[in-house]
Amino acid sequence: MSSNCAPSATRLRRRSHHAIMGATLELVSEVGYPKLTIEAIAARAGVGKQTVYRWWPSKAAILRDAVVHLCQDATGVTRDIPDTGDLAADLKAVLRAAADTMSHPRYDLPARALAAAGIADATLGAELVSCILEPQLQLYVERLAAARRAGQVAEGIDLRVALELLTGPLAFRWLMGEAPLSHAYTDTLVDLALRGLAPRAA
Amino acid sequence: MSSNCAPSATRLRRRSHHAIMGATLELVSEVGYPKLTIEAIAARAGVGKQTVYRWWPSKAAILRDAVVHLCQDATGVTRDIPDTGDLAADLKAVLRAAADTMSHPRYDLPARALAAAGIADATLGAELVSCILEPQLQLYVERLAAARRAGQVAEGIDLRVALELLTGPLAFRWLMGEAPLSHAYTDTLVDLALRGLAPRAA
Amino acid sequence: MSSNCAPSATRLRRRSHHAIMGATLELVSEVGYPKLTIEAIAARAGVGKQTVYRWWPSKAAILRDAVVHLCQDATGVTRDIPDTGDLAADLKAVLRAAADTMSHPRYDLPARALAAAGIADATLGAELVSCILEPQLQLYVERLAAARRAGQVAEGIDLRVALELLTGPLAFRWLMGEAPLSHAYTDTLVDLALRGLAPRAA
Amino acid sequence: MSSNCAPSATRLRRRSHHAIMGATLELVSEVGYPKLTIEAIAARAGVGKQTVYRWWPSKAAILRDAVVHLCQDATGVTRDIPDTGDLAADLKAVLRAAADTMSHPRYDLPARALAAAGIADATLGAELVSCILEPQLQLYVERLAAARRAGQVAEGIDLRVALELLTGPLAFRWLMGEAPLSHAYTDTLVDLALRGLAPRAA
DNA sequence: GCGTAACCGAGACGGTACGTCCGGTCTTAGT
DNA sequence: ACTAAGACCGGACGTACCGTCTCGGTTACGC
Repeated sequence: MSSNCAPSATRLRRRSHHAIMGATLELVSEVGYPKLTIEAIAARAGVGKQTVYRWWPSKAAILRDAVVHLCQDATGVTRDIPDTGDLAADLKAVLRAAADTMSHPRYDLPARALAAAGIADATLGAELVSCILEPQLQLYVERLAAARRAGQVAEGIDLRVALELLTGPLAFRWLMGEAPLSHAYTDTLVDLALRGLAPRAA
Repeated sequence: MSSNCAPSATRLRRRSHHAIMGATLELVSEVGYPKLTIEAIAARAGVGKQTVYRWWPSKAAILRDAVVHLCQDATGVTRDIPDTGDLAADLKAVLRAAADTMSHPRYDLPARALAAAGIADATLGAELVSCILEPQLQLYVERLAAARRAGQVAEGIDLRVALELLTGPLAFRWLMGEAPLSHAYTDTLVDLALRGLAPRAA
Repeated sequence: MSSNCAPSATRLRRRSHHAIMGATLELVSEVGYPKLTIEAIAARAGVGKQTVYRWWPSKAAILRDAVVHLCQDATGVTRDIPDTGDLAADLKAVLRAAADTMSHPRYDLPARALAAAGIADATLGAELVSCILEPQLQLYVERLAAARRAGQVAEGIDLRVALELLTGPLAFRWLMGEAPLSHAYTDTLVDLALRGLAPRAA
Repeated sequence: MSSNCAPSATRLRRRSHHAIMGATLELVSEVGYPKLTIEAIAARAGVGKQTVYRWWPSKAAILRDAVVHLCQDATGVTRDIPDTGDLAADLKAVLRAAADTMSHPRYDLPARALAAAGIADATLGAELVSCILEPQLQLYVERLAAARRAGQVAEGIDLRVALELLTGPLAFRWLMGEAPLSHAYTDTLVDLALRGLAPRAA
C-alpha cells in the first residue's frame, strides 16, 4: 500500500516508529495540521529530529503513514462489502459503518487534516488517492458490477459515476463538517441513488 | 456576501486593496497555499506588511477575500439558476458552467487552496460555507422546490439531500483533482440524480 | 541658547508644547532613552505625531529641549558662582549644589539619557556641549581667573585644565552611577584640586 | 575578565563567534551604535540571526564582548602600571598610552558606543564597570598605595578619590570628544594631580 | 465677522528591524 | 552503526516604530 515510502524497515527501531506515529496523531488532533511541526513530533516522541527526517520526506508523509497506521489498527475504514444479494441493505450497512468511523474524533481529525493536505498538494493528493482511497472505492465498483449482473442496476451506466453518486455526497458532507453523518442520512442516500441506478421499470 | 468580514473600509486605499487581492491570487497559483507567505503578498503588492495585517487576521482570510473578489469580477460562480420548466436542462446548463469555472486554473488553484484551508480549520470552514457556498446552494434548493411544485420531484424528499446528490459528486471529483469535469460527466450526473428524485411512476 | 532650533514659536500651541516636554521627561524616566519612542511621546501628550515631527527633527532634539525646559523651570543647573574671596568655600558651595541636582532623579534620568545620546552621536554631543555645558563651564573659568588675579592660583596653569581637575571627576562619578555624589566627596575634590593649583609655597 | 558572560562555549563554532565579533566592530564603526542592528551583524558575519540570539541577549552585550575581544587582541587597554619609583613618570607613561589607545578610531568608536549604552542602561553600566573598568582602575589604586608607602603621597587621602583626580578629567575629555587627548594634556594632568596629592611640605 | 489658510488630532501608509519559531542540514556524544 | 540532542543557516512570522502622507475639524489672522 505504501511500502515504497513508509519506513517499516528493519533499521528504524520499532519503538521509535510507533512513538512517532502516536505523537503525530496526538498532535494533529491537538493543534491541527497547519500548526503541526516536525520539531514537536520529535520532541513528543522522545526522538531526535534527524530520526524523523531520515525516514520521512515531509510532514504530510508522516501524517499519511500515521493514518495508515491508525487504519491498520482499527480496521475501521478498509472493509469488505458484503454481498447478501440485497444491494440496498449491503450498501446501507457499509455506509453506516463508514459514516460512524468518519465521525469518530480519533479518525476524523487526522484524516481531515490529511485530506486537506492532499487537496492543496496535487502530488500528495494523487498518492493518497492511490494508496488509501482507490482500493476501497474499487470494492464498491465490484459490488455494483455484481449487482448489475444480477439485474439490479441498469445496463449502460458508468459504474464509476454510479459509485460517486453514493460516496460523493457522503464525502462532501464529511469535508464540510457541518451536518452530522447520521444513519438516516446514509440510508436516504442509498435509497435515492439506487432509484437512479435501477433499471427502467419498463 | 462577506460584507461583515472584508475590509471594504473607507480608509484602506482602493489601490492597495486591489493590489493585495491580485498579488494573493497570483502567488497562490504560482507557489501553492502552503508556500504562500504574507511577506511575499505584501512585497508583490508593493505594500507594507502592516497594511496587510491591519486588515486581515490571517493568510486564509486574505485568500478568502481574494476569491470573493475574483468571483465578483468574473460572476463565474454565483449565478442564478434558470427555470425554463425543464429541470434536467436547467441543471445541466448550470452544472456545465460550474464545472467549466472550477476547471479554469484562474479559479481552480485559489479555490482549491481555500477549500483545503477550510477543511483543516473548522472555523474558517464554517465561514466559507456561510459566505460563499451556502448562498449558491440555496439557489439549487429553490429551483428543486419549484420543480417539486411542478410535480417533477417526488414529495417527501429532503431537498437538501437531493441537492447533495447533484453537487456532492461534482465537488468530490473536483477536490480529488484526478478526473476531468467534463460536460458528459455533469450531464450523466443530472440524469442519474433526477431519476432518483423523480416521482414513482405510479 | 537653543533659539535656533527650539519651537518656541507663536504657532505651536503653548499647551501642546508643554505637554510634549512633560511627556518626554516622564517617558524617558520610565523606560529609558533607547525605548523612548516618538509615538509614545505623541500619545502621552495627546498630540498627533505630525505635531511632533513638525517641530523637532529627532528624538534627541526633543529630549534636549525637554531638559533645557526642565533646567529653566528649576534653575538648578546653570547658576552663578559666588565670589566671596574664599575660592575653596565658593567652589565647595557650588559643587555641592551641582552634585545635589545631578543626584535628583527628576534631573538625573533625563540628563543621563541625553548625555549618553550625546556621547554616541558626535553632532548632538557638540550641540549639547555648546548649548548646555560650555556656558556653565565658562563661569568656572572666570571664577578661577579671578582667583589667579588674587594670587590664589599659580601662574602658568591652563585654567581649562584646572577646571577639568574639578569637574572631570565629578562628571565621571555621575556617569558611572555607582558611587554617591556626597558633599564630603565634592569637598575633598575641591581640597585636593586646589592644593594642586595653589602657588608654590616658596 | 568576562568569562562569566561571554559565550566562550564549546558549542558555538569558533569561526562564527569570531565572525560575529568582527562584524560587530566593523559595523559599529561604520554606522554607529544606534544604527547597529542585529540583522546586519548576522548578515555580515554570514550567520543566522538565531545564532546571535542564542548566545547574546542584546545588542549591547554583543558589543561588550566585541570590545573585550578587541582588547584581548590588542592588549591596548588593560596594562600593568610600572613602578620605577618615580610616580610621576610612571603615571605619565601609562596615561599617555591610555590616551593614545582611546584616540585610535579602532578602539574609540566601539568603546564610545559601548560607554554611551552603559550610561543609558544602569544594568549594563554596572556590568561594564565591573568587567572592564574596575580591574584597570584597581591597578592605579595599587600603584598609588605603593607611592604612599614610599612617602610620595600624603597620608589620609582616599586613594579612590586620588585616582579619580587623574582618570576623571581624562575620561571626561574623551567622552566629550572635543579636545584632543595629547601627551601634553596627560602630563599636565599628572603634574597638577600629584601636586594635590603630595605630602605637606612640613 | 468672515473667509481662508495654517495647524491640529488621528491614524493609514510603505518600510525596517525586532525577537521568535521552525525547516531542513550537520556535528557531537553516547550507547 | 545508529541514536538523542541540539547548534547551524535561512527565512517567515506577527509586532513596534519609523518618518510621510492624507483626512476632517478647529483656530485665528487678514481682509
